[in-house]
Amino acid sequence: MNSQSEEDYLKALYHLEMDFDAVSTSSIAEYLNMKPSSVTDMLKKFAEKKFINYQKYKGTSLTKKGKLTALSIIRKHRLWETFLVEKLSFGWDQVHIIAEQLEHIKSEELIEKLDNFLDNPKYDPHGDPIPCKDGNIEEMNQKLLVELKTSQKGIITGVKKGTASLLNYLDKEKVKLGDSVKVIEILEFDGTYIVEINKRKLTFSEKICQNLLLETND
Amino acid sequence: MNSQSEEDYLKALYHLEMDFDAVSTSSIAEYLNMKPSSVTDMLKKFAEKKFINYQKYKGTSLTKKGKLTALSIIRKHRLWETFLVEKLSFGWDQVHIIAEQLEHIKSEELIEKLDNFLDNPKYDPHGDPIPCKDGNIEEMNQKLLVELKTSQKGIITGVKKGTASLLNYLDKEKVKLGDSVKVIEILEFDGTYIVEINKRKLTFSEKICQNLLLETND
DNA sequence: TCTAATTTTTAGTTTTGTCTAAAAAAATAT
DNA sequence: ATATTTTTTTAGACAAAACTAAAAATTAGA
Ligand SMILES: [Mn+2]
Ligand SMILES: [Mn+2]
Ligand SMILES: [Mn+2]
Ligand SMILES: [Mn+2]
Repeated sequence: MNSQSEEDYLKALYHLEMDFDAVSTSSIAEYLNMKPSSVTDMLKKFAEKKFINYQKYKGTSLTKKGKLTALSIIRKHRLWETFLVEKLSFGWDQVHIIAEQLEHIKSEELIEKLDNFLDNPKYDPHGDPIPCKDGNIEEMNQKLLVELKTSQKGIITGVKKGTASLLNYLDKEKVKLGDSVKVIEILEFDGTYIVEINKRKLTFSEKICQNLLLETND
Repeated sequence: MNSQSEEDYLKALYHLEMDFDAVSTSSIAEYLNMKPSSVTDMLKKFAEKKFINYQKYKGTSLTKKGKLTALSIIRKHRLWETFLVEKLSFGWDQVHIIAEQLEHIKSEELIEKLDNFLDNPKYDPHGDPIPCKDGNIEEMNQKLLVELKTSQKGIITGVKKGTASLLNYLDKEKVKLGDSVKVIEILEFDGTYIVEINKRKLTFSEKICQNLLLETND
């Protein structure tokens, strides 16, 4: 049985592996707000448990076993987030912290019943795909808003870093997943985007555009 | 913020205080499957935190603060149990172990929303009263089946020790909370009860009768 | 290429929560 | 009333998961 801490490390490894290819000790430490020396200790333990391929001073990568274990925790996290939003009417900006705890509850049956109760959702409240029981996960074909040029269109399908403050801001501006976006203008000076969403013109800073994920038809 | 372990100790103290008046170190140890020396350590910590009145070698009792903290965990436990039975269709014999974990999730808002989602239930699946937010809890007026004499009647409102094997057995015999019971005969030899429930005659061992709680009209 | 800076690992410490074994106190029995 | 048994506490050890400081390896710069 893996500890809470081990499970959080596994998720971190998985997420970091998505973005960068080889995962460094310091990147894990930064992600988890820990010191690199603590990470090294855990990496040794993970090597023992065959969760990672590890050689001193080289980076790490998850083994098949490690990846599957990580995906099962991510599955729980995203199902709980969905429960909190769909059934308990939490805002999408509130659920991550709570799911961070709920994901560690040990019970296969619980998660299968929860999945059922929620009608086997495909995506979590942030647009992220929910892995299925066997570890399969949809690869999404998304672009960042910042990659679009003037007059291009897309549909918002996710947020990259779902920080509460960003989610909150999107709520305030009534922007949600599924909304269509058209780029009206891109300011040369600071990369600000003027976009049209639901027939309203909105202004997004470059930083926001680096965090909005869209599905485009190209 | 109290640890998972501390929370389990507090609940143990609360439950033991219900049955016996002064709680001994060894009874806590037995209840939690720990060694008395470990309990002593925690009692010292609890004295520091003002959760208990503690004097070396004398027993312990919860302070107001300790009791309120215990009740808030019991509230969470019983609400989660209700959720698991009512919404996820778990059996009443399966939910205790899972709620033992869920009760430690930290979020005031979560538990209030859960309470709401469940329509503010008064009792958990085992018939135990759910404390309200402010720590108020209904005192139930119940008798054990073993206290009834021949021809007396009652309604099943709870189980004393809700061991899975007992709950399971009651399921098998189609006995549930709310059922009316009439004592037909008590065998002198071993204290076995012959009772009538839903027009069926059932035979309960003395041990079972020591665990069935009834509401009677006396 | 060789030195300097950065990253990673090692060594040793801390806290929490458990344990065993031994000492001390309290309860029980003769 | 005293001796024996039982309960409780103390003392010391251990594992997990974090830390700091120092050493070692790698990477980058001149
Ligand atoms: Mn977590
Ligand atoms: Mn999410
Ligand atoms: Mn618990
Ligand atoms: Mn219960």
